[in-house]
Amino acid sequence: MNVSGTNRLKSGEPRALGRGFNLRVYEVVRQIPSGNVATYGDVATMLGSPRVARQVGYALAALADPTVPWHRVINAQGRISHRGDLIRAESQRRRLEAEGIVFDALGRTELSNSRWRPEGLPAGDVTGG
DNA sequence: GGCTTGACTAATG
DNA sequence: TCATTAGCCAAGC
Repeated sequence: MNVSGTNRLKSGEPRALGRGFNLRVYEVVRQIPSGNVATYGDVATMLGSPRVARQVGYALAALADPTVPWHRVINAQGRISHRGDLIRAESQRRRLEAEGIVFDALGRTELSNSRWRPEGLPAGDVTGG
């Protein structure tokens, strides 16, 4: 059937926070400077495990802190993930555009131009610069 | 302790 | 470019 559940969270509200991992995610995301974006994998890597990219997105989904620039986190395809909530994607895109991020007609952005590359990440492409 | 869910990623057709 | 498949990990009940 469909692995992408549609009405799994019957509660309607995000799962409670207060866990270590989630807090770690927020700390990393808050380090993303304005005008830059990072992928879930990047944030996960900062946490020490690039495998937890899912948890990164999941943590942001349950985010309840306006001080966290969750909108600066997008997927590796340079696209915004909304998982059904267009409102969320719209708001995210608006915020990014306000910071200088440019989106393509397909709703994608050039990570190579605005991707956040902290000293922690093993940056590989620095051609052009 | 085990099962289910999930804002992901990479590879393939 | 989109859809499908497989993998990894954490949170919640």
